[in-house]
Amino acid sequence: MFTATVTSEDYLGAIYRLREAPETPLPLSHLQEHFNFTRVSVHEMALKLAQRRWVIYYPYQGVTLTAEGERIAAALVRRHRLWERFLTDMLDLPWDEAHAIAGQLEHAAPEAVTEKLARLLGEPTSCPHGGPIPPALPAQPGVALSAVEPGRTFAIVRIFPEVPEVLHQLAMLGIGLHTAVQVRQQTPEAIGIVLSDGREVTLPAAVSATIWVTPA
Amino acid sequence: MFTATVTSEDYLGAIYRLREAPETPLPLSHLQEHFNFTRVSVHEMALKLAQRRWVIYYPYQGVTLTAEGERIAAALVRRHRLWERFLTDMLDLPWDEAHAIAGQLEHAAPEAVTEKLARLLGEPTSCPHGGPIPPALPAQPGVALSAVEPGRTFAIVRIFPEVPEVLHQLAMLGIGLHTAVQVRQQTPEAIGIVLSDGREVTLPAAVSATIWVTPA
DNA sequence: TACAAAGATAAGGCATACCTTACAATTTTT
DNA sequence: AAAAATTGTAAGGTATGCCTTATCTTTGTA
Ligand SMILES: [Mn+2]
Ligand SMILES: [Mn+2]
Ligand SMILES: [Mn+2]
Ligand SMILES: [Mn+2]
Repeated sequence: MFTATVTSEDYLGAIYRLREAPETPLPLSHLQEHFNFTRVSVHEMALKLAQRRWVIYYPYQGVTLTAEGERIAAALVRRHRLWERFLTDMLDLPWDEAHAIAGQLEHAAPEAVTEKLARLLGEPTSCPHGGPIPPALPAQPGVALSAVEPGRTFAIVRIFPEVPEVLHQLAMLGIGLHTAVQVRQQTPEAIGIVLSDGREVTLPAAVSATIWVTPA
Repeated sequence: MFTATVTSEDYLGAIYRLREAPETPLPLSHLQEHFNFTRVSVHEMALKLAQRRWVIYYPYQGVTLTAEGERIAAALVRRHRLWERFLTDMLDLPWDEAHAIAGQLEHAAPEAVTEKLARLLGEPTSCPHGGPIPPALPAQPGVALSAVEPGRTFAIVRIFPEVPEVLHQLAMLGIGLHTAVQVRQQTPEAIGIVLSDGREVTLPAAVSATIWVTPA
């Protein structure tokens, strides 16, 4: 898996806030306008985010967040709005300044700090500007197999969503919960894995994206 | 003048903490060890910091902070240690985590926020690890003429330190407090300025570094 | 259907900040 | 003084994330 940079976090956060609905692709032109970057730069970044499996890019339509992108974005927005509350409620900063500074602080605190901050603030549910604060997400049951780096071994902890064809295919391959998989190759289209009995299997990304794993 | 990046702030902060005394040059090898970067990388950065007038680089000896470098570093360390206090005192974080997270937060809050934070914390004077918290600096009476960018016009607001020869030289040139100077050229060795009567004057960096100005 | 607007893409550039490899200069130690 | 260790410097590379210019493709509208 990859670690989001400050910049890609900001992109994911912007997609999260600017989109009309989770399934409605956000046109790149909206991101361009939001960040005041050029069309070319936004397009470049859209390709990178898609490569990292944080968004799906529909040319001429826009981008939607993947499950992982959604997770990163919601966590960012949660941190942003909690810091805003801290800045206005505890430091008495005007709300415009609070927004700008939260835009920096949002990148600087891990999960544990965020939750302690939330408790200190009394678990607020909205920011000083009325924006909802996304709830703390339940601990992820792992990461998508489609998003891990090659070389290491993982254990399958969940299949989600439960696509019938995928479940059937996995059953045929003898792949189920707790199965150990060693990752050989990872491309945008497919993943190459080795099972514990030595069999080498190639799965399309559409499948590996529904297989959730933890480091074995 | 330049704006310090996260990286250069970290360098200045490290110099501030690792040096033995303000005038004693800190060997680059100490920075190398501290950051775990290569000799070449640290050397590159030392040259850049010197170019931006934040340090003076004495080859084979090390670097010392200029007045401006000192200001940036002290402010950074102040922010670092105040955030540490916040994290341990208000969020109940263990002090090792607090140190690491403060290393991020220290770059994310402007002066105004820092002082509000200090007040909230009760104006502490030391960090959870016993390090002294540098006092808030009195508002700078301007920036060194040696550190401004060419093209703009400035007003002299202070001469510091008051080197007799420099004071004499300036007196001869008819340069004093409130004199307006337009900056033509700025090199590491000297500055070229134009006075309000049209005279063009070149001052060595050693002189321009003692002339403090504000945008006119 | 033709045309204009919007979007995608190719190619080359810039700044920051890190790296390796190789060699030169200086300082310190023997 | 010579050898060893430290420090400096040259040259070329990588990754990120922004830019301009120019061309091509798709979409939507007249
Ligand atoms: Mn941000
Ligand atoms: Mn808000
Ligand atoms: Mn830092
Ligand atoms: Mn400390």
